[in-house]
Amino acid sequence: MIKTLIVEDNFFLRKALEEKLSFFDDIVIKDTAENGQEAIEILEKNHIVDLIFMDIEMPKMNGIQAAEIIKNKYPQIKILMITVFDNDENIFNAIKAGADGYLLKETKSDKLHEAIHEIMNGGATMSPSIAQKTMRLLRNPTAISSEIDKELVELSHREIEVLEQLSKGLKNQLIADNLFLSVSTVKKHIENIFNKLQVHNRIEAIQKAKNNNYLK
Amino acid sequence: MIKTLIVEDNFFLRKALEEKLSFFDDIVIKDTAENGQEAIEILEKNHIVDLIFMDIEMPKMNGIQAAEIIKNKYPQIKILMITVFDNDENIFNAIKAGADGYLLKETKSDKLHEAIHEIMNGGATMSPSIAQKTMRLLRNPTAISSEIDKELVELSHREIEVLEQLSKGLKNQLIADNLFLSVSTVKKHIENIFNKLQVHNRIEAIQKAKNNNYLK
DNA sequence: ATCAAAATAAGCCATTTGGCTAATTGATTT
DNA sequence: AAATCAATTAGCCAAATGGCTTATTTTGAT
Repeated sequence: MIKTLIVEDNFFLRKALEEKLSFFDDIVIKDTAENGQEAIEILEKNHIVDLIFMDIEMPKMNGIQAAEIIKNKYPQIKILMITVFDNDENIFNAIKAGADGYLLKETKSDKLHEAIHEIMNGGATMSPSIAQKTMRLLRNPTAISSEIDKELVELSHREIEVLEQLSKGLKNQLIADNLFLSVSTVKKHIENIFNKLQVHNRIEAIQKAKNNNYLK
Repeated sequence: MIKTLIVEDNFFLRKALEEKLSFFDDIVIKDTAENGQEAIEILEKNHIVDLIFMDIEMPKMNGIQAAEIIKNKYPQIKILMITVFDNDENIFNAIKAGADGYLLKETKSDKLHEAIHEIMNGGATMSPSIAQKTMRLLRNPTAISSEIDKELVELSHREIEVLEQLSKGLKNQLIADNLFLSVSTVKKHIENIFNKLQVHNRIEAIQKAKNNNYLK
């Protein structure tokens, strides 16, 4: 039994999806949300969900932002984007956000069912027009810019040096040795880095640093 | 009536494909070739072909090289890669060469038929496992030609799930919550992952996993 | 039906990390 | 000259991680 969550602001489209799913007795709709914000709130209460049907254009928080947050917090949950928007920007961002599939709203009931099972088995599914665009995106490394967090404070030169070492998986003692510092200093730099990047561990720091071009 | 050409060196696989296609009276096999070179020669004599079924591994000229040449000379001809090889290298190169679809040889007859029509209508088709890899490649374009450590043991499905959570910077307790495991089990999995990847901390594990395509 | 591998879990212990406060020094700016 | 900031170091403490052992249950394959 596959437990699902529908995230769709349009009443009629939501009902249409529910209708499509009603044919299949191996799929149960645990809950529905009208926007990304609401979806996340639902998951915070109870994240026993296998797969989420996610619209893109929604008030408060769109499906791509929501997908990103959900995939970060609950990576085991599969996300299937279901939308009318098939422009490059959305496709690329949805995939980057970690979506496991991307179907157009016009997708027929049986195709949808098939897609769900493919995804639950670790595959991915795309409507043919999406697949075509995805392949084109892969061919042309069109530097579609990733969102940079403008809130972030600048890192000092020393902090970046430490961050670099951090990103290699070195432990504090070795970083200290490499940079001729005491372990205390290294720890202090790392603490400051965490504060500036607003993270709480090394892995998150590395990720955020990469996204904001402090690193690599 | 869709005019097709089969390019496949293995006799039995070629026959199997012909067999699959024989069910459909809107598809006609104009000719068959045993390698890329031969396919090109055939097209030079008569290129009234709509779609080519292209194997990858073949003597003289492989399917990817052939696809590239054919797409340059006859851009209107659709190329559907049909192969057992689903490694990143092949997928990426086939797409770069201009393939319109990428199916595994195990693909069922009706799926194949569907794919052909999608492609003729300007779409693209990929087997779910291919789609999944394509999406991953799009997310992380740098992971294409990295040094793969052939010494490494395979990770189990569960281990990859844990690794995925690890890569998000989640701590053991949260991973346990997400996967409905005890913290002990999560720790055990992580320990096993470390042993298999021959690393000693999370960051090294993530790096090695990415380089070896266990991860995103 | 049996055997092997994978998944699950607990306990132990040393080390490491993350989060604080506090203090000193040198360089730059105002 | 005073203020500011980056860099440096120390100490404290709780939490988390890494490494090992042992044991039971599930599952997959032969």
